[in-house]
Amino acid sequence: MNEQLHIENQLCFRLYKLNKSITKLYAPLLKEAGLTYPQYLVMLVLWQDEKAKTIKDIGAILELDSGTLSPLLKRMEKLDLIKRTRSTLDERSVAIELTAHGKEIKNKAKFIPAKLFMLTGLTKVELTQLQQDLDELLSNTNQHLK
Amino acid sequence: MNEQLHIENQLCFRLYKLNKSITKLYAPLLKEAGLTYPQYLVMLVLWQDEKAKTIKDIGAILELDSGTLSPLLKRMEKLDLIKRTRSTLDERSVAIELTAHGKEIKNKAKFIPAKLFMLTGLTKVELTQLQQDLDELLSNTNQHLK
DNA sequence: CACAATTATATTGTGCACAATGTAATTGTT
DNA sequence: AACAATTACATTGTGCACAATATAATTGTG
Repeated sequence: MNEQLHIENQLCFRLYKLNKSITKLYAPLLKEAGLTYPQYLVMLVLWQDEKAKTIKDIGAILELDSGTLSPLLKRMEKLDLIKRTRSTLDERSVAIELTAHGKEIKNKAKFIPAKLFMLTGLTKVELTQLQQDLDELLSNTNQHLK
Repeated sequence: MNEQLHIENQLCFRLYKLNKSITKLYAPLLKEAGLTYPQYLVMLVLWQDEKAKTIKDIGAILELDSGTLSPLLKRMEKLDLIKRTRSTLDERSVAIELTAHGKEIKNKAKFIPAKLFMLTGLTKVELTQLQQDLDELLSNTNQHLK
């Protein structure tokens, strides 16, 4: 049989499973903070510097379009995590900022990265190396998109 | 600011983006074969040895439960890729086998892995090493799940 | 200035992914 | 053999992710 088509030889399949596996590791930790994983990513962006960002800004960082972000941010507004405001300067754009509650959650979330690092079982050196490898690969693959 | 909470320092975020990026690389290739990415994974399992497999078998390999597989396989049956048959030996289980059309598609698909390998820009040695690194990490993370 | 092109976001529709729950068949236990 | 437990799968409901399309605001161009 064609060894190249063997599922266990596919890089994509490892990434697919690993992505799911790690998301499941986050789930119980995020649940305490009342967040889903994509919501956590948005919060990370907003916690960065606690200044309002447009949907476009967030989309550029997370590589998500309005088809994903628009309903996601609406749900987050309902959860009192963020506030959405039409910009007065440019009526097309929507500014996203943290609510008081959204800012508070950061205190619960700040221990998550260390907890997750432990669960990976990697050393700091291994983690850094892997991050570099993945960055390089991501740079290659993104080069062929759009 | 807490550097640990910086989004660009998260391993999960790289995996998240990489997974999406690679899936998008597959999209145009799979479209020619009339498959989505998860459908391609199922086909890889069935192409392996062209014998019928239960939904449970497929789920064990892909790490997916019936909530995902049940509707996915129904769609695949509608597309004439597979046939679903209640087992006579054990009426609980459903046997999945390839249709003639499902077998044919393998000829279109067999060039996909090589095409994708090119798009990654990795050398064979780098790919092998990365696969090993990801396997190790997957083994660690899965250890903490269920 | 008129208006074509672009931009920022929203909406619709489809397909996963998964938690929770339901159901019928099978197996284990007494 | 009776029946409790388990197993295999299906269903329901929620939340992404994305392609395609729509809409209104802004910008660019003659």
